[in-house]
Amino acid sequence: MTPLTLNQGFPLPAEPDADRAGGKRRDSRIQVRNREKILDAATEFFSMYGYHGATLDQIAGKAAMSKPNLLYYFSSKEELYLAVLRDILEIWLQPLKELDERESPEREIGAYIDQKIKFSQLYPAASRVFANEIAAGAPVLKPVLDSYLRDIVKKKARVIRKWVKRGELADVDPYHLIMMIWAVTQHYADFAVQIDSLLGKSLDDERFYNQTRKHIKRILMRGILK
Amino acid sequence: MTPLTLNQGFPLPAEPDADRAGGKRRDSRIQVRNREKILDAATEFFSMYGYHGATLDQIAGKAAMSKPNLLYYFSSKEELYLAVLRDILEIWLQPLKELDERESPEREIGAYIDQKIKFSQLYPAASRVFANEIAAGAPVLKPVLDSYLRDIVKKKARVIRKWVKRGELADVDPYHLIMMIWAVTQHYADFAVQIDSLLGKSLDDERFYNQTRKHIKRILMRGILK
DNA sequence: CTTTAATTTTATCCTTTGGTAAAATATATC
DNA sequence: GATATATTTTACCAAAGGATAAAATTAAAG
Repeated sequence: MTPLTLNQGFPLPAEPDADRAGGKRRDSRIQVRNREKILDAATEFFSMYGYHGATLDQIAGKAAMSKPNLLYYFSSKEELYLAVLRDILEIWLQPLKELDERESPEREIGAYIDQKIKFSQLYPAASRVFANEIAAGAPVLKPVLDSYLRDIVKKKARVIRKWVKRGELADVDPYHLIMMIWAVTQHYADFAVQIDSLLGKSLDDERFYNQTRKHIKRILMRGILK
Repeated sequence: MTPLTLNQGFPLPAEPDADRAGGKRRDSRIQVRNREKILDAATEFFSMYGYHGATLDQIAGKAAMSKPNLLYYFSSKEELYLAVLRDILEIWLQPLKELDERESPEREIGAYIDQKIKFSQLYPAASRVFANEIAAGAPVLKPVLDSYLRDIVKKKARVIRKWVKRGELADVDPYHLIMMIWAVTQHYADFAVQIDSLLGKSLDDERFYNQTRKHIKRILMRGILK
């Protein structure tokens, strides 16, 4: 069966360390380390082969353990996938939350672009997993997009509109602007292979990273500042 | 086994109706119609579930035939996937080829953006299959990116540079500019679900389509024109 | 009509893979 | 060091899914 079906109760944001109450102590040293190893390996393989293409054997192998051992930490493939997405979404959204209307749009949007492109540099695989999930129709993340993301973006759209009203920004649609920034910055992670084919460069190359960052900022800023 | 391995000899561009010479007549009416039905169905499922997630049963079902019957037209899943990608790449690249240095950058780049966003409107599923393939590391398309695409983009980068030298365009890096256009226009196809979550709109909505088109053009053009 | 070639179906195979059971080993606690 | 708990391994299962064989059907040609 192909479609994913779990996605009930995606307790975002970030499900704090809550549950510890239940009596059982999570997170022995080894617990934490193994979960992390698994999540890293999973991110890598999900990004390369997609949810269905990645196998638990691969992931377990990369995390240096057996498949049943992996299943001891995450009771199903879908749960693992969900955990990966949860992690990604958290860091993916963080920068947006920081847009502050009290500062200038130049500074704030500039910083936002910086953070997004940094994310593409630091977590390209995570970015691709996320992109994949969305492109696939967000079978798991849909509810989160419809609630959590929606609210945050709405809030930040208001900030941008305020800048426009204050005359500090050209008359741009806040939503399109945000999506443009997402599109451009993520592109460098999601389409890294294409870029490598064309330029032989990647964001790992610090020179290229900075050139890219500045270039994006220059064009976008010119496009939206008064 | 997860990795794709075919991709030997991807006879691009578009392998014309050549082979007919071999004596056997391809393309009885029914042949053509069925191949098309299969390709359409395949595009849909590959876009939703990725290469590994899509099943031949699903695709065959949607194309109203049995799996072995599908295999009669495309002798393996991988061959089918390749055929899908071949179709996509053709229409994906076409607009870029048309950039003409004898015209003004405003007109040409404007037209290019128009065509790309039109592609996102007309073939969102195809766009996602393509995005997926690239994000996955282009296991099949890599050789094409390294040759065919590379050459075309190089040629068009020269065109853009010419505009810059003529002073008709700000001093932008041609490659980054092209990628920015790709990123932004494709985003509306690849992340359609996200957009729908945020705005309740899609490019199918002609009003939204035009608003998007104009908005993208406005910001980008402002960003790059002198 | 026959005969030949193209198309479709039915039945089947075999590998992969997510998941389970239960035993074995390690770790912690008293 | 004995007991309980946590972790890991080995062996296994059942379902899914890509692919093939061969028979059955349909269409085309003469």
